[in-house]
Amino acid sequence: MTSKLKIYNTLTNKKEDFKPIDPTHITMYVCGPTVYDYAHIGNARPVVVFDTLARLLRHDYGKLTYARNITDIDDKIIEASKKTGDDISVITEKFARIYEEDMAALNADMPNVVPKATDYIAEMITLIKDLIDKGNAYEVDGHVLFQVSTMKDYGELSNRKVEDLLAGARVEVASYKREAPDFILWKPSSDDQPGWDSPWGRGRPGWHTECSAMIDGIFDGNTIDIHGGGQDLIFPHHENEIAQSKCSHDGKALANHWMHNGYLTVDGEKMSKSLGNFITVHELLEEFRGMGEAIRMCLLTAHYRQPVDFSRDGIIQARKQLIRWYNATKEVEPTKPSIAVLDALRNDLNTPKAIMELNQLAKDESKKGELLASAQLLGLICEDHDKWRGGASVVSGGGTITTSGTAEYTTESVDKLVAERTEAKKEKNYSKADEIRNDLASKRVTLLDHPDGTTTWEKS
RNA sequence: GGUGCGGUGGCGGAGAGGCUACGCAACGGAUUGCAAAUCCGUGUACACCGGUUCAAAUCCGGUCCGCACCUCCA
Repeated sequence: MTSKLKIYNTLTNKKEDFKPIDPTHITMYVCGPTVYDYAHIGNARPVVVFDTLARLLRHDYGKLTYARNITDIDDKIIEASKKTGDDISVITEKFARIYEEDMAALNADMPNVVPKATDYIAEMITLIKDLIDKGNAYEVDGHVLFQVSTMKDYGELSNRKVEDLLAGARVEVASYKREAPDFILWKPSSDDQPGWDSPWGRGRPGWHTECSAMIDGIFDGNTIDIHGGGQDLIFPHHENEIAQSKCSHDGKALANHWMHNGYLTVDGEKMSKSLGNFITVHELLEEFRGMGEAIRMCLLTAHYRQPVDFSRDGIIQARKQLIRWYNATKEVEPTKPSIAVLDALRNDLNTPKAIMELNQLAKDESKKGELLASAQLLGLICEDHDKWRGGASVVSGGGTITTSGTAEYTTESVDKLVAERTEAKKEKNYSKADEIRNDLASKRVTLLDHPDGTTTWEKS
């Protein structure tokens, strides 16, 4: 299948035609999580963005191998293990599982391959040996470092010059480094730290090593079409991956197209663990139960390279739009995605434009099938329509409804009031019916009357 | 200091020389016992100053402001 997909390439800072290496089989690798804690909503952005791209690539080209790694060996994990007393593997397995569940709730499909760093230690050791043999890396006291100045085109991704890096070191340079920008490929582990035997003693890999080794292993040493991740990975992570892979492969490119998503911000500032201004996907899914799709949509309302300022209002807005589309596509069978939506997505994944086109389709009674198929290409309108109809969705869980600053209502007491109101309506006692409606409205419970005389309700 | 991304109506957010998206909110109307949903209709915009052009939100120059990376971070 032909496509006129255009992608902004960080390597050239230009929007370019996407030229697949093999148009019958696209290859993509995206940096995944370090599993030591819950993922925050900012961490979910690349997942949703690249999941959407994966859907488009599968639609346009048929076959895609999409890999997303799990970093399950890292100093942060070691710290977490010290704190909780749990074994490393207990922590990594737990948070890897939660990550997958949370991302699934955002309608993000599992990638085809989900490699774990600890399954690729042997490959990493081979890579490091190779880099030492080729003169790009050196060993000092159990550490192995990549010597940046040995690579002439280092800095091509982030537009950095080695001279500047050599001169402008801001951080204190570790004593074992030959030069300031050198980065760790392998580091020694103490007895209480996890480690693997290597030619340089017992130790563990540096952060960047795994991606190069895994891409090598999964894609047989071939250049891949797309490598993606968040903007903060451009330097040093992706720059260093390029350095490792290119030097090991005699200058062959690691990936042709480098894509980086913008940040999710809070009050205009990047959401990050260190700033403490984060909210986890897990919490958000608790708060907006069953609304994973609205959270997904919220992340797609801005172009992937632009910042998205997180707000609960954004999720509520997205939810309203989704409800409209759900209502419009009841009993509708998906046909084919509309050309307008496809064109928007093929233009550097312009999801806001695509959403606009969905709204256009929603206005046309004859295009409901296209609307459904197009929305599903974006990973939206994928759920049971009944779940989204009316408002039944929000409260289906039951239990206590906490309303800010007012009395608490339970699903039972609301149901009882609704039944009372239904009686009142039958008796044409509308003043009483309205009283109940207003009372519940003040508790942010909205009643919905249906043509058949029944009433459902939702928490707003 | 270097590198990159921005500043669009009340809000979110596309567009990138002429046709001034779209959504949310607001307002008016139809409909509804009242609401909700739906339908019809209305308004307000391109940070600032110059320049190029018949025509600039869009191109060029400058100014101001914001964010990010340069250290672990999606």
